[in-house]
Amino acid sequence: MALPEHSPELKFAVLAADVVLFTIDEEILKVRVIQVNRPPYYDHMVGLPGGLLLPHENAEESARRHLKEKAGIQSDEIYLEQLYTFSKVDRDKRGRVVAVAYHAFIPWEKLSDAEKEPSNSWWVPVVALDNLAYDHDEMLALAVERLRSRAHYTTLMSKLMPAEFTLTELEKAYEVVLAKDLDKRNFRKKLLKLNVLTELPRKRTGGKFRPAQLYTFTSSDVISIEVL
Amino acid sequence: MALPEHSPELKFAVLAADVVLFTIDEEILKVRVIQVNRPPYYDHMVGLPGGLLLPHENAEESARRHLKEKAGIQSDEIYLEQLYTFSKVDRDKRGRVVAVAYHAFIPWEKLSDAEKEPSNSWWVPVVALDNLAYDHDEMLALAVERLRSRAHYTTLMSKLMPAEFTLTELEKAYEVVLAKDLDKRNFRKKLLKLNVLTELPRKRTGGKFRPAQLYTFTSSDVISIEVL
DNA sequence: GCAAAAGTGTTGTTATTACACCCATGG
DNA sequence: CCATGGGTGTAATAACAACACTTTTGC
Repeated sequence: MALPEHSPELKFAVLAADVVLFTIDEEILKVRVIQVNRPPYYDHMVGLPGGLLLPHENAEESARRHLKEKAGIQSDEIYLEQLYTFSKVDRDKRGRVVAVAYHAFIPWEKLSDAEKEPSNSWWVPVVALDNLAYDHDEMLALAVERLRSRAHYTTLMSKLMPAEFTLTELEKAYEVVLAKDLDKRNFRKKLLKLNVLTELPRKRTGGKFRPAQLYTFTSSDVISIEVL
Repeated sequence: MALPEHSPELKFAVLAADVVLFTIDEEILKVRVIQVNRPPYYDHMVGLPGGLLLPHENAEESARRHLKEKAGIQSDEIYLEQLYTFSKVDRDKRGRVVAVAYHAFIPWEKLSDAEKEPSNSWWVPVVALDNLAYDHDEMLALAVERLRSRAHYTTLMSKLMPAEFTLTELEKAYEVVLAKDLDKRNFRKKLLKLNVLTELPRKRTGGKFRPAQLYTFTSSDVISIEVL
């Protein structure tokens, strides 16, 4: 593969990294979007954060940098998974751009105040998004689909949860992502049997009602749940 | 995302498409490999088929072209799925190459005689492969893992089967891919209940023994099997 | 003592596993 | 008639779905 020397005419494309960054706030699945003020989208166009790779960067590093520079997300604790590479010839009207798309996850509780407040970039409920710039509608749809699918058979949800949470909070997060109600008793039985949660020696107090047992994910890795 | 004008210095990388093409022959999972005679691998190095994108191609088109040109696989019936994009800065010693990897599938029966016989390119059992050029060991490992995983919850195996097959043949194919024995009765019960197979009005005769019922996959699409 | 969320078990149904024998055919 | 692969059923176990009441707390 690849020619011995890369003749300039083979460097016809630029590489970009785009990110679909998810969080859950107020029991709503939200995505970070930015203003796109570039040809052919002058103003009032909304898109996903992303941008070109620099020569010393790999795609994931570039995705992280653009999250910081364009989406104002300074946290280094963003969890990223590669989603898909979009290489259609005319996906960007301005020239050939091949985009490596990532989906990314951050618990709302880990965001700074500045990262929660809107500025050049802001959080929007997934259901409220369409008519994004470029092919970002397609990216978003793929990201949501992949998130749902991976929520079923991995512990990816751990990347949307704070360090400590109650089972009810975890259930609500699953319900938000899967967009359907779950049965409280069956949910608890199943999650506890999976052996991925550790019971903490404390409860969430200060609420008006009965204190709830706190849990944490035992491993910080996203692991596959054995289905077969 | 992306600058209004793509300055030449941002076109620092070339794009490649690499393919892990699988087939099953003699109850062995095999992959198509080629000779790599490029710096720094002069001769005797084996790698996966692939190569650079041309300006008018998207990544999948390029993958198909390189399969034809370098791997001698003329068939247009190759089924391709995007696997992963490798963008590490130094993955190719000769310069910056970002590779979009695909895994691909073709039933042995659909190959022409020329495509079965070795020439510049040939079929090798997966288990016999290591020390491939570039980062192709990693690509292959990822492709095998993805194939196994998708064999569990999709009908991807249909892309490794001929148009008509017996249940024993299908079971053997699963056993080869999953690298474990399956129970004949349970396998049949499960697959028939999934409702993805159509019983054909004929049997495989000409064998020495009792003729076996022939089936086909009802849909040519690879569909997800409902697990949850 | 009441409002609200936390927590807990049982039952019916469905899927999964393990396992062994008869059938149809060609030679 | 025999060798070989084709084809089938049952019972025990495990997973899943549906469903309602008691407990603990703050006020």
